[in-house]
Amino acid sequence: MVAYDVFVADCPARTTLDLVADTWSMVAVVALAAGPARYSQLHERIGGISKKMLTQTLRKLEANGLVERRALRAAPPGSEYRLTPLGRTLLEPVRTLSRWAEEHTDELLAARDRSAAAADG
Amino acid sequence: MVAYDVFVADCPARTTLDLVADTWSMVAVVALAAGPARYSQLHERIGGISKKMLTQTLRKLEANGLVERRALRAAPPGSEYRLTPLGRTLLEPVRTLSRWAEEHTDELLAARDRSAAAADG
DNA sequence: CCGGATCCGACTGGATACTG
DNA sequence: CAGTATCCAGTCGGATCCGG
Repeated sequence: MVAYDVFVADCPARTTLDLVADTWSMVAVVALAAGPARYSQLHERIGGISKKMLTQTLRKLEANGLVERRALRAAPPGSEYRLTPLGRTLLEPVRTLSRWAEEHTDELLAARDRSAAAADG
Repeated sequence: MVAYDVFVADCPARTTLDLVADTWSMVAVVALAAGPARYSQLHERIGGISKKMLTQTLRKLEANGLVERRALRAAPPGSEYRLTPLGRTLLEPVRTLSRWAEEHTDELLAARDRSAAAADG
């Protein structure tokens, strides 16, 4: 009897984890946390993302019901993206992860340095 | 004044997120949650991972101080991997994410179906 | 035999140019 | 402004080979 089944390939957690376990999905969700945003705004806010990946990430999130897209007809015309209610539920786990990242940055960088030093020496 | 800085490319959260935001890191961490394990055990438990990616993932986690490797000399010889204290602190956010995944699988699959149907029709 | 490095094909992601 | 098409480099991942 194991405590965790996450390592079974077809379990819900693994299937769903694939949705957010990529470079951009969580960042995009956070970028939309503050409210609806245009494509170009997202592209600006998410530093380092290419247009291709932004489009691809948004489409994926949209296909999974986390993000909603709507066309803007008023000037200036364009598209607007926003989190769905389901998408907003993802904010909590993402924030937990972000908080962890911030709290342990020092230790992670220290370990990385140690490792790099060992590789050099 | 923004509530989240995660979308800034060089913020701690983004830097650290890159560490776990891949297909296997979190799964590997969970696979190690129950306790130390051999390479071959991990390879078995984590369904679908190749040996190459397993090695690569473990090395990355090790380089960042989340996982510790030790050689086993007794029969059968081999390697054993375990979470470091720092690695164990990652379990909480990962579990939060897993829980979210399990709780919202239905909605996600429903959205996916809807999207697929729209693509067909 | 277990752990892991290497080789090579397939796919992914980025930059740029182009379209609606 | 919001993407799409194309090209190219880097990564993924299976098969295979090597060391203890």
